[in-house]
Amino acid sequence: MMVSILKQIEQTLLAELQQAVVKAEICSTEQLPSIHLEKPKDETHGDYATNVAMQLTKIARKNPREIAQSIQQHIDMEKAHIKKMEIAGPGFLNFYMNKAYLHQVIHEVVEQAEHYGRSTIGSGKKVQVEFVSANPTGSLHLGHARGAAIGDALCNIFDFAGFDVTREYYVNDGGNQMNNLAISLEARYMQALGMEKEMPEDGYYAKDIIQYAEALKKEKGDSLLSYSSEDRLNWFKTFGLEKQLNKIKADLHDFQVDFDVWFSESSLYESDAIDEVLQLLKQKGKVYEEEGALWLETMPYGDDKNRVLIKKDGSYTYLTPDIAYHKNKYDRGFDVVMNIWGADHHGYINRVKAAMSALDYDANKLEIIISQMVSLFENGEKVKMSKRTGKAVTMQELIEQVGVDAVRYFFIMRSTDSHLDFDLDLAVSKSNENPVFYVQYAHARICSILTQAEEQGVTLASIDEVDFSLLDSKAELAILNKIAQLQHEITLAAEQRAPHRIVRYIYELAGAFHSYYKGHRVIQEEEQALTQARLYLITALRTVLQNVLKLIGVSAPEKM
RNA sequence: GUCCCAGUAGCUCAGCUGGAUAGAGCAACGGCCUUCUAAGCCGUGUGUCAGGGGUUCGAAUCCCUUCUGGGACGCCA
Repeated sequence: MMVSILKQIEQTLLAELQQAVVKAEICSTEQLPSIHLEKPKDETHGDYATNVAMQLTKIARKNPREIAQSIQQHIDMEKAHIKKMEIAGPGFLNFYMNKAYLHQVIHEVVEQAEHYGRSTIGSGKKVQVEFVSANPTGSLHLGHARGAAIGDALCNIFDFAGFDVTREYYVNDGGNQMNNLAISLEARYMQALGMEKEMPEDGYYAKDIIQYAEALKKEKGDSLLSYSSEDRLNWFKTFGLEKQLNKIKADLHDFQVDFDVWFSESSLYESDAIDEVLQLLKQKGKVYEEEGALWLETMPYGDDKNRVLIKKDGSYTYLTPDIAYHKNKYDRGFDVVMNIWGADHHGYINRVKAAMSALDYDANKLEIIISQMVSLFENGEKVKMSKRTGKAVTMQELIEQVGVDAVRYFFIMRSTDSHLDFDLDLAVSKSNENPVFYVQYAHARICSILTQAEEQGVTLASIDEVDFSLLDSKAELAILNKIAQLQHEITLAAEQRAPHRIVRYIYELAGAFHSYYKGHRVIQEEEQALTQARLYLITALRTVLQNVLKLIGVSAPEKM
């Protein structure tokens, strides 16, 4: 993977700055602070700025503007592609770049096509992201949908940034919730047969359970009643798990989220992995017995209190198989073990990390991303939901109502640790208020221009024959600059685990195009050279839009 | 009571590993369709960055503290 043009330019500028500081005898090479180049928010402050003169005030014992001046005198402007430089404010050095290099980016995009923007920052490190992992006892709801959108986008970004990514779903098919599912199903089945049967207190009240029961009645009549109650419960357990898991898989697939690994909790029981991890903890002296239960000492590792592993009744807590599971993840050799959890699980973070520390694993490898709560708004009012009555908006319903594109875009648009207000009316509105359409529309418009060019018999010349220096308007340079930033944006999004950065990026890119579109005509009979340059520009832009939309899982329609 | 997240423009949010005059969308108001899609563009203004201390040449950003909203604090999963 080649280093992007922008990176080369920045590195050149940095190197030039470093040697200028030394040459100006402000400080020695050893004393040289790490020079930070920033992109000023205000474009009148140039393309790049550095605060190095301010950083050097203590070493040089001069005022920053003076330092900046002597640095400035030792910079080779031509070598560093600088058009103009200024000392500003308290001592910033502002650089106005000679933008000719930006035209090169079109070559890059055309050559690299769907790979344009990839980076190698991940250097093949193995990242495992476990997300969604909803219990197979019901439908996926809003919170899961957000986790799915974030997780999938993050995985795509990691992949694009050069990591080796594994998507994993942990199927909680081993705990007590499966008994509840079975009992709930049994109750609904009996009710369907007209029998008096109460739902369990902590049962699952969702509609789909009732539907399964109705279907069973049609298919099997009352034949299941002849089973022993134990056999019947086991039967319902197996049946329910299969139904629910398949439903979840299908729903996620519809949401265009597919996992590499479906890891079964019960497989940990079958492989004795849980016993093994318990033995290991015992050997390490990290467990003790108290009040008939077995406890793990998590407090030495930052937890508020120690945690029970084996209850008084002999069964495991939820934590126990989870420790075995996370040990298993570590043992698979991942460099980063990442979990995306809903906000209601944040209290669980310290526990699992502490358990990993107790096993002498590096707890820093385990990263937990908390996806905050989602509130649904319709007609300006918050939609009320209740688990108890099964009145919750499912992911499937949401997709049906607003479409995959809008759901994914909206869920990724905000930073993961912000509560999210999902405005249903906005998500379906076909107007400029709706950011999804704004971005997709930019793509559709470009496609439309390219189609028209084709219809008018304008064919793309060979790229070497095109004079890109004709792309010199402010709007054109702004687009090129934005395109050149892609690799950097991907890197930041990956490093900061912040998929929403990508959404902002593409929104701004779309905006740069819409603005350009208004003031510049691409196809012009009288200006063939310019037409060629602009056709290449929008072709490159289309590629970037497609690449980024793909990362967030939103389609790039050719017509709207 | 302890812990986590949030508090930035009328609304929804970005900016938070310290930098220059704190940004965007929406809403409001005013313009722009004989030319590649008006699902678009251009313009107008808005802030005690929740409050109070502190660190710093410099704080929305870091530290302490108070307040408000949400969540978590099980031998549930």
